[in-house]
Amino acid sequence: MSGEEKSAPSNFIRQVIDQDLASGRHSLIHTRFPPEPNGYLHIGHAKSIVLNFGIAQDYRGLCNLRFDDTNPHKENIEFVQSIQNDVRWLGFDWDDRLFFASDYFERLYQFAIELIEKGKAFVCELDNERMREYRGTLKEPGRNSPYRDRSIAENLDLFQRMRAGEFPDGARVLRARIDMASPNINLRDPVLYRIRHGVVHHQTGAAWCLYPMYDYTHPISDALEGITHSLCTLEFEDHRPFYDWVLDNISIGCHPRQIEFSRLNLEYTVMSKRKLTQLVSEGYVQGWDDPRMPTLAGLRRRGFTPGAIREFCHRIGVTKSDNRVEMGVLESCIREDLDARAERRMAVLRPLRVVIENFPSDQTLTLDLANHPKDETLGARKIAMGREIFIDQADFAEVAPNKQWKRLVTGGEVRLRGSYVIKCEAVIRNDQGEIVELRCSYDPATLGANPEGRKVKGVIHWVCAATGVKAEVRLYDRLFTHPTPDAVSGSEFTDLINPASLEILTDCRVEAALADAAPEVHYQFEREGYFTRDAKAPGLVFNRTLSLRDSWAKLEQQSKP
RNA sequence: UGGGGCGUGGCCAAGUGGUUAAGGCACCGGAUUUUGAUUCCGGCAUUCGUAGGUUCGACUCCUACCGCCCCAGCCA
Repeated sequence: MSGEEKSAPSNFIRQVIDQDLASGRHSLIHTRFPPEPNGYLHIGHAKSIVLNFGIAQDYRGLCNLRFDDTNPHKENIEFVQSIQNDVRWLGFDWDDRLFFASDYFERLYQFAIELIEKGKAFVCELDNERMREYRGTLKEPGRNSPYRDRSIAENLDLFQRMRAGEFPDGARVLRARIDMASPNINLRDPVLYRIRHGVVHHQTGAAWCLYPMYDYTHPISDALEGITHSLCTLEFEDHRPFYDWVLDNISIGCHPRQIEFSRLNLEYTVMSKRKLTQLVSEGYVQGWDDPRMPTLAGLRRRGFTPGAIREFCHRIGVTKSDNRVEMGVLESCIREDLDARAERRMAVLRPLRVVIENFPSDQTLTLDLANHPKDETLGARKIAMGREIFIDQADFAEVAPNKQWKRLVTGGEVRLRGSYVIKCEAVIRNDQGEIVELRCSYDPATLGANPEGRKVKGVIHWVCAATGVKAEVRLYDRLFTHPTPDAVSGSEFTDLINPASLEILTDCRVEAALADAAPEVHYQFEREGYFTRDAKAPGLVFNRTLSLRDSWAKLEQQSKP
């Protein structure tokens, strides 16, 4: 990680930690990032990763990576691997502290026995539907299960037999014995264990047919690892009394403090794992690492950098208020990072052939172009120029559409970036009347010098026709057409997918230096945006990370209606 | 009158009884520019959900009201 990176700003959680340090309650801060391996990590997880690992870094403490793998039904090994990749890519390291909640299954079981022995847990035979009835509603208290007052001996026996596999799925659960009249539904004798036969757990195989619930597993896992501050999202706030209840009722010498913060919501995308899974499984995108996805794998393939994502997490802050962050914040982070680091190249996305008539047909010129306008340490490269070149169709108009236009027009002049000033002498059309070629002349006195007696304001990019290379370019736009696709009444979020979220350009020309570009190397294609070579596609394919800021497009947009 | 949270500019977000109410993004000018990029300079909340109250003094304390979010999985 770069040493000059701005440090994370403070927030209310860091203030709590400061107090706990000042009061002597703790001397070493220990956090954890506890994903469930049931999907790929997304940018909302990045907020939590940066928070947890960032705190450990800044306070010289520790942060564990722990998989919350208590529901083998939804989890798999592909996800445990992708999660580790993504956390590392983001720039964090857990040393030897990789844990699984399933590491603790035996101890969890023993703690459950302790609860039973203390009369704090019981085996319940109510089926799903019955249990819901007995739970009551938000406004009405629940009723005690008829199995609630079984003897300790009977509970012990039954629980042991549950583990031994004597009962089918759903026939028995172990429940905490707290208070069916609690106004907090999470305290109405919550389920601790359920029976799941026939699933192979990615870590424990077929060793168990009994699986603990998250609410029971999490506080114990935290305590076993000596976590001091257990940071989670707001929806677990109601669960905190149970988190504390568990640790107060078993023999464990550690009681981490749970602190809740609000999840990240980003405009024009969705963040729920259920919805992301649906986008993948129903083929709306091409996989978890589709460059349009808000997953870390997708952002990576799109060309986002770990540093930009970390910076984004710093900028959005950590609070308890509901939020929906504008895409502009993320875009600003990546532009700032890439502007400083990306080498410049030229690429013509929609080519228009230009023949420079007074340029000798047998001659090729070699030009030197700086790789970066401000950072000379990035060096320079050679570019060939011949009699025929390509420019972008958008850089030519027969007549200027308005007085601000500074690109090429018939009879007008522009500067070719790093090269000469050319003048458009004639337009060649095909049978359909479409412009297919421009005939131009160049002014030999304008290489590295301004022309005599006139001003040429426009500068356009170009690629040499003889030496340029053909490439495919994929332009990405927001995945949804609505800023809150998951909150539009009357619409399913999949109805709001942007049909133009991917545009594939197959006839682009890029300068020769780009022919062997490596994936994950970031380039700025001058006047277009930031691009990186796709890591998966065969052939020369570039993904547009994002465009440059475009005040011209804004101006055009404004002058339209 | 079920419980738990949250309300500071378009979007995030500092602020913890005495500050001209930080900062970032966005936006609007203007300068520089062989990228309509970058950079630079300037502008952008007489007011903190609303209404009362306490106080010499309130975004910060109290009361009431309004709005929004979460909870009734053998999911996490």
